[in-house]
Amino acid sequence: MLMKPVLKPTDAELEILQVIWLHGPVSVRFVNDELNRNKMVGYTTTLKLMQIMTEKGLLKRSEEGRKHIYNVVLKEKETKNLLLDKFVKTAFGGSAMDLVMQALGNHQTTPDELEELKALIDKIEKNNQ
Amino acid sequence: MLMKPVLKPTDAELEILQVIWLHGPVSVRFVNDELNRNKMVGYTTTLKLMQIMTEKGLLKRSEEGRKHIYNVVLKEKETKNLLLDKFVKTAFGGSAMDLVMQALGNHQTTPDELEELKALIDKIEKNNQ
DNA sequence: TATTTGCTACGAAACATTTCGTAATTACAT
DNA sequence: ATGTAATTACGAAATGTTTCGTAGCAAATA
Repeated sequence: MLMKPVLKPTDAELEILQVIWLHGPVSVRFVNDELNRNKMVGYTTTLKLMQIMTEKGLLKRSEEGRKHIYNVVLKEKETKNLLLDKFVKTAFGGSAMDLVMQALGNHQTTPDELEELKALIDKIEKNNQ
Repeated sequence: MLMKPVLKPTDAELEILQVIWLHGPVSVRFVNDELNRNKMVGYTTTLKLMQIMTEKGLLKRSEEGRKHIYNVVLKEKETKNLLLDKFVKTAFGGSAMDLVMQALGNHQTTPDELEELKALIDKIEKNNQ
């Protein structure tokens, strides 16, 4: 049965999504190895999570020989947009600009990044006119 | 026993924090009334949550007559910084700039806001030199 | 004083998330 | 063929979150 993708990956699910966004279609083994760079987590734990994510519609899978190969359903950008919207709502009372200002104020930024940002602002200003 | 404030308010806890940030020291009744503007939630639910938040060190309380009056422990800005850090880490792989760019690209911004933002960028550039 | 009202305390149910053990299956190597 | 290793399926325990019912108490009211 096809399910429509769910809006809210959990934290553990997000870690898995990051790996797949970065490395494309992957096996459970691969994801588990990647996760284990940072923390201990059992193979069957990762497997179970990826099965659940498939049920929820976050992942899709194909069979390649005996193994299952998983990929994401939503593109990285779409998912992050959903997460961002929700975060802006719950933590910043809906004001994206508040979030932007606070994020800029509290993290190191390189000159290159600032240039990129200014370019984006220019573009927005042009579109606004 | 004094506990050190916890890093991760849950969603329900965040809703309560928003109310208290906005309205200062408040009673459970007040918070519950505010929450009920948006959704049904029983009084004892709110009470229990605020008790748990006090145990966790998110809130502190004083007794005023028979009632308890609650206030936040961490200022709004500090808490949002912690949340922001965590969110950048879990959803944007640690890149605050990615988040900023995406937030800007996907939300309406007024000219005033853009001016404010440019001022902040100037300030950062001056400090970087 | 007796009753009602409003509050806190507390336990536990309902639900969601994360973790893992065990079994069954398939491929591979001996 | 037999045994070992790697895989999926599945149930369930462990943990975390949210909800609320009930009890007990104190204040206000009749």
